[in-house]
Amino acid sequence: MGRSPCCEKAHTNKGAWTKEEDDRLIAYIKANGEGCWRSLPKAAGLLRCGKSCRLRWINYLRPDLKRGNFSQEEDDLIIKLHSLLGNKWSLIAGRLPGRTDNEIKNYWNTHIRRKLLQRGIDPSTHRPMRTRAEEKCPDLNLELRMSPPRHLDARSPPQEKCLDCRLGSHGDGGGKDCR
DNA sequence: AAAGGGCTCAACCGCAAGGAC
DNA sequence: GGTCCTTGCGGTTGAGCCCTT
Repeated sequence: MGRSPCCEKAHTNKGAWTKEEDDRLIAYIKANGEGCWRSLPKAAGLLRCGKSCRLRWINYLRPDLKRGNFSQEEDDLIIKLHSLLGNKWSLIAGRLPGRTDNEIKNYWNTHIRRKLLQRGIDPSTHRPMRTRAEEKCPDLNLELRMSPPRHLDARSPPQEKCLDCRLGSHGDGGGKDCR
């Protein structure tokens, strides 16, 4: 049988949102707040599925969105966060007030990724890319451990700092550990 | 001015997580 | 504990814009 569709597709609009749809969604959320996305379209008189409404609100209509170009600081922070978190766009977005995961994901794929490649840095590993010679003769001395060697080496204590510590972004100014 | 190729970004899709029953 | 339902996330797509020829 498979999954039931998230909405009655035959009766929903798809594609770009109209001004009227935006207005309806904004008016409804202002009056009732963000709530049950599944029932929202019907209640708001929209021929959209709940997912689509949620996405439109979060990525485009929310009043606290910043929009516009990314600053150099935001740029650097995204790179830093991506090196720590990987493609966890929602977590990265959580650290950038007024930015959405979709926006950051797009910005990464269109701008930052290319910038890193131009600098010879692999965007997925954040390490210098291998040369052609290295590509041809891969290092066979592979590291086969599946997880980082935690607590095995008493000389190098495990990394248990919180993300703010690792980023050096604690608001208290001194780069203090919060452990 | 027109064509076409590249780029951007809003929106969609499928899946997984988590809560309710 | 199992199933269903809803939400949230990440990857991908495609329409429209921009730039180059």
